[in-house]
Amino acid sequence: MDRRQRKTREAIFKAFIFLLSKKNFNNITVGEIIEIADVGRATFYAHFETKDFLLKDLCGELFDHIFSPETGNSNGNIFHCEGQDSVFLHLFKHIKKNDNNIGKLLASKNNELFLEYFQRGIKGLVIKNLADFQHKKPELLPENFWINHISASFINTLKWWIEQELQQPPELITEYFLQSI
Amino acid sequence: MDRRQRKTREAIFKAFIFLLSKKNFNNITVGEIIEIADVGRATFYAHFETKDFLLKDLCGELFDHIFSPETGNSNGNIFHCEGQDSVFLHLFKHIKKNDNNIGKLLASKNNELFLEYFQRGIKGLVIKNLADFQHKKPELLPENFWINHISASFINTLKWWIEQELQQPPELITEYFLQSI
DNA sequence: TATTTATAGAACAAACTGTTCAATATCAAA
DNA sequence: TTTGATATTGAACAGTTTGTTCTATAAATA
Repeated sequence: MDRRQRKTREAIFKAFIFLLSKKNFNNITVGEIIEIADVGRATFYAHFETKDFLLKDLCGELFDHIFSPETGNSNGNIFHCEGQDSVFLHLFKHIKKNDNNIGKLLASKNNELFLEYFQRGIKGLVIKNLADFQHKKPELLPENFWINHISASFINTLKWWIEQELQQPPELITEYFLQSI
Repeated sequence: MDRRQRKTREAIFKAFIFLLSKKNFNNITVGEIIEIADVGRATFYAHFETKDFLLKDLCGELFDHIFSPETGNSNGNIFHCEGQDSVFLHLFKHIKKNDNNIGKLLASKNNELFLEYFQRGIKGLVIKNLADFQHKKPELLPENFWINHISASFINTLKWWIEQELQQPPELITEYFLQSI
C-alpha cells in the first residue's frame, strides 16, 4: 500500500479512536474526523464509504489479525506469544497491557461496538479449544448453546473487569471466568 | 393524560416499532416516523426531545412496569401472574406469547437496544431471587460478579433462543438457562 | 525523468434536524 | 352549550451533515 494511503488511513483511525473516547459514535461527524485527522473531505470518502464502514474497518484492523492464526506478522497475534498460558489468560494479559489500544477502546463509552465484534473472534477461539470445556458441559445442553454460553461468559467477565477498572490481575480474572462456567 | 396526547404518543410508538422492524435505528429519520404515524412535525417534537428520547421512552413503556412490583395495574406485570412458575420461566413464556410485542422487538434487527435495557431489569430480578442461586455460586467469585453472570446468562440464553426462532418450549429454555449456571 | 496515483480544498445539491408561528381542532369543565 | 385551555397542524426557516464532483497540486513508482 502506498505510503500516502497508509498515512491517511492511520490518521483517520487515530482521530476516530480519539473521538470515540470522547463521545458517542452516533454523534461523531465526518467533519470532526477529517478536521482532527487533518485530511481532505474527498480523501476520507476515497478511503471509507461511510462512517459505519470506518468502524467496521477499524474493528477488522484491531481484531482480525489477533484471531487469525495464519497471519505472517507475529505482532499482536496471541498465537505467537511465548509461554504456556491458556489463550484466555493471554488475552486478558494483552488487554491489561493495552496492546494496540484495545484495552482503552474496550473501556470507552462505545465499548458495546467493539465487544460485539470481539465476541465473534472469541467464539472461534472457544471452538478451537472446545475440548478443554467439554467435560464441564451439562449433557442436556446443545453444543452450539454451550459454545455461545462460554464465549458470552468470557465477554461478560471482561465487561465486569472493565467496570472494576482492570484492578484485578489477569490470573484472577481467568480464574473467575473458568469458575463461572 | 389528554386523549389527543395519548393517541399521538401511541401512533408515534407504533410507527417507530414498525420502522425498527424494517431498518436500523440510526437510519430511521424523524421524517419517516411522522409520515407513518401521520402526525405533524411540531407534534413529534412536542412529545419527544429527540429520537434517542423516543427510544428511551419506548423502553420505559415496555419494560419498566414489567419489573416494578409496585405498579397498580396488573396487566403485563409478571408478579401478578397466577401459578407457581419461577419468574424466569414466566418471562420466557411471556416472550414466546409476544405480549406487548416484546418478543418481536427482542427479535428485531435492533434487539441489542432492547436487550441492554432489558438486562437492567433482569439484574433486579436476580438480586431479588438471589437466594435460589446462592448455593450454586463458587466460593471464589465476588457477589457482584455472580449477579452479573446470572443476568448476563439469562440474556444470553434469550438471545440464543431468539436465534433459534423460539422453537424450543419455554420450559426447556428455562432448563438450559438453569443448567448453564 | 515520465507516468501514475493520492490528496487538497472548495463548491455543491440533497437530506435531516430542531424551532417557530399563526390557524385550527379538540378537550374538559362550568 | 359555551368558554377557556390545550394539542395539533403545516409551513417556513436556519443550521448541519452528508456524499459527490471537480481541478490543481503533491507524492510515489518504474
